[in-house]
Amino acid sequence: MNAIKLRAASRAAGPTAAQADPRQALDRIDRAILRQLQNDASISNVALAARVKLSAPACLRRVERLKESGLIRGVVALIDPKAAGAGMLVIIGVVLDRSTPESFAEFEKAAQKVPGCMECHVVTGEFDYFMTIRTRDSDSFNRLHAEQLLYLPGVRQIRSFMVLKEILSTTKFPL
Amino acid sequence: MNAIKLRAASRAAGPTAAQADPRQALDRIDRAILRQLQNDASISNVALAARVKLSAPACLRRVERLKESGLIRGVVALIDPKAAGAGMLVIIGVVLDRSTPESFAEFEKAAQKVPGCMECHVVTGEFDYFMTIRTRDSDSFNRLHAEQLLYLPGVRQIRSFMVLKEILSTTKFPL
DNA sequence: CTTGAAATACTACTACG
DNA sequence: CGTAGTAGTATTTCAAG
Repeated sequence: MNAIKLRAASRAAGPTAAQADPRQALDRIDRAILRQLQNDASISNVALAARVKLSAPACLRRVERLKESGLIRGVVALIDPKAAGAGMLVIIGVVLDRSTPESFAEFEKAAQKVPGCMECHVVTGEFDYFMTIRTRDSDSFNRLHAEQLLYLPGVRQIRSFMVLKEILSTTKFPL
Repeated sequence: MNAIKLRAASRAAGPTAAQADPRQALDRIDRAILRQLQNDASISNVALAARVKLSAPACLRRVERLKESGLIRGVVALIDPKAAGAGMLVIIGVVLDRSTPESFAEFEKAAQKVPGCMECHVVTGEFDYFMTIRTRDSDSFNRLHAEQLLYLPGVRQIRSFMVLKEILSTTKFPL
């Protein structure tokens, strides 16, 4: 009951001069494999092969190719945040003082080091950045807010949206 | 085939006065396992056991227990959005018409069905909900916006923040 | 209650057709 | 892509701290 393994083989140039397209021609079976692995990657390769109606070696070859190509970025365990003591989620909108490349670069470098920071994105609109941060409770968030967020470089304003209820949080999207 | 047996977690009074904390007494080895599996869950159990300095069966039992307890919610493959044709990310703030339980429930039910919706959360502040949506490009987002988002039940206002650059996006947090 | 060692069953993996 | 064979692993059983 273990995840599918990858023997990092070196088969750079494909058999038939693969396309320059980053996503290389996903057929129906590849998509079925990806859908399954997005839901549960802990199934054995033989079970996966049966599900997509393929022989085990052929299935394994496809999975390896999908990992090699970078389409599968990795296989990871998802931890329940609450059970792990990070049950609070906060979404933060950030406005910087100045809109210079240096200012952005400096902020981004520091933002990634904020403990519990799950996401950080440059956005259009009234904010420069949106960040999502996981922390234990409101006390620990207040501490984080006072000791770290307010001292992020070049920050003019921080607006916090505390998450009251997580309706949906998924890592998989339609293929 | 691999029927995992559950030893009903009746180990309240652990070895050294465990915390009453809902996260049940993760010792150093459990945390090491979780840290590893958050980074890469595709390694074999023997490799994991060696890394945490445990025998293979003992390690496997711990992993099973962590899955049973729900602390490991699942093991999944992470797909590269861009390579899979969902390279655009949009964060959406939603304000509802009325703040009634029915209104919230109806919206939540519909929001989860929006294709590409990755996250949806109730938040404090000037919005009722934040959603993040993955889609192919601005065209497909405009279509989604015009055909689905504007018709979500009970919506008064939708404000879209398009993500220009993804600085950080992770599924793992410190333990 | 947990660990570790040995034995079995299954799987990944590597040929080759 | 599929079949067959080998090597390695997961998984159970059992004994012991």
